[in-house]
Amino acid sequence: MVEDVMSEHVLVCNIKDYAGKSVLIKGWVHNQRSSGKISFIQVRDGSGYIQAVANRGDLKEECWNTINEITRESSIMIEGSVSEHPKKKGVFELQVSDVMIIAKSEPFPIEKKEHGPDFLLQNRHLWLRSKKQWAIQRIRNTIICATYDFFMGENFIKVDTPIITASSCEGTTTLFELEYFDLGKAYLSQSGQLYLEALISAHGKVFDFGPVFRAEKSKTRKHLVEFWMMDAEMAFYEHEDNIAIQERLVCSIIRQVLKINQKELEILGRDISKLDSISPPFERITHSEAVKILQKKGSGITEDVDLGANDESLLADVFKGPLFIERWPAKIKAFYMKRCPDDYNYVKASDLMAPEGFGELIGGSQREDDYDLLLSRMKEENMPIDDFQWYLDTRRYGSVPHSGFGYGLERLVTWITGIEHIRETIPFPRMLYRFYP
RNA sequence: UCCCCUGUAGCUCAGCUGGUAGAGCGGGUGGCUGUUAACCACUAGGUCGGCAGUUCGAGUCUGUCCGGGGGAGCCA
Repeated sequence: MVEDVMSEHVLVCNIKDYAGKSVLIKGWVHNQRSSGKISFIQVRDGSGYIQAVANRGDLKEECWNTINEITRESSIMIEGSVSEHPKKKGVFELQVSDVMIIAKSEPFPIEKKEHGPDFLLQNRHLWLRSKKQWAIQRIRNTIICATYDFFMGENFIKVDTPIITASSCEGTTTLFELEYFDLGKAYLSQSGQLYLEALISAHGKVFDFGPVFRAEKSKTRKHLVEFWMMDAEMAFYEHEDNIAIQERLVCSIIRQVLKINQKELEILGRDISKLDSISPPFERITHSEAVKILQKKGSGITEDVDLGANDESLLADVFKGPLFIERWPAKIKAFYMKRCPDDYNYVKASDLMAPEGFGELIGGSQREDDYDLLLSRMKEENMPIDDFQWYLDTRRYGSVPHSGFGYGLERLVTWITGIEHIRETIPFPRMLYRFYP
């Protein structure tokens, strides 16, 4: 039996190093095809997929009988020698010498064909095992690691901001509310940005990466109720520095994914040329230029109005690569953004629009570093000043010019993987009408 | 919150102008030596989302409730 054999347990991703040798694979049965005398078992071990080939003539009868008991998604151990696929160069498979079923699977709900979204989401915990979902999570992981690597290389430190907060940092969006002992209402964070602004005075350049929550009743392919956001904040960075570092980060992430996840991108059928062609500098237009372009294209957008979903796709027709939209009307942007010195009606903010009409990827701005201007903006917005004394302190004790930006991880994953809906980018999506499983 | 679509076997769906249900996949059984959602044969499996109404008769028409999807707005 398999457990008596001394073959080394190896991961499928390393299989090519074992050509000609006998190895042990532990994993799950992805699919099986068999005839009377030969059986092909596709096995998944988490690190990759491999096909095991069992010839009846080469095996003990007991082992052949075991193979015929296998069901999809059963957990198994297979011992066999690694050989190249007779028809596919560079693809390795396993010539089975022994098989042991660890646990036989009941008929697996997710079948080898298309399913509807309701069924798949209801079975999300099982759906995650499928090839496409596997590829998406691998790419998500690369994006996370690439982000950490990038910031470490730029002398940032990673800090953690609170998830439970006393009040909103942007006020405009709806927050999840909870009772906080005897202190009254608390809220789930929708961004760690304000806390990062306090931390730059200790560390210069910082970023956070954590879950944020929006209690908006959004019901689109671009929204989740719970998602992972990266915020970066940099002391002594002005608007232009802010733009430049965003370009470097995006390109660095893309390069890593292209390097590490070729197999995954292929599984997803992603057009790699669309990613490969991305390089700095990105194109840049002001909000009012965008408005003019959009009006010519038939959009009903006007000055001092944010872009609608249709506007985003119209712009993607004109600009093929990532696009920065700068110099936003102050009245439609957050209170903490720094005014343009030549016209106080505009702020030094930028939104980075993803190519292919996917929409906003990154939002960033230079921050207002003047105490009085910041305070007056907060009063205009009717913010509870007492709750934000700590934030105002950042401008009282050695304020510096600074900038920051943030991306929504799942949006980045959606764009890079080229998938249709954001819900597939997070293992267990929380949506308006669904939080199971 | 608003607009549109949808709910039939475990899953994906078909079911024309109303006459008490079908296919493919999956399951089971048998066959097949290189398969790629393998294939072939046989087989089991359904209070047609709930309730009410029209009708001799409703999966099919009407109302209502519930579930789901897509989009808008809001935003990342």
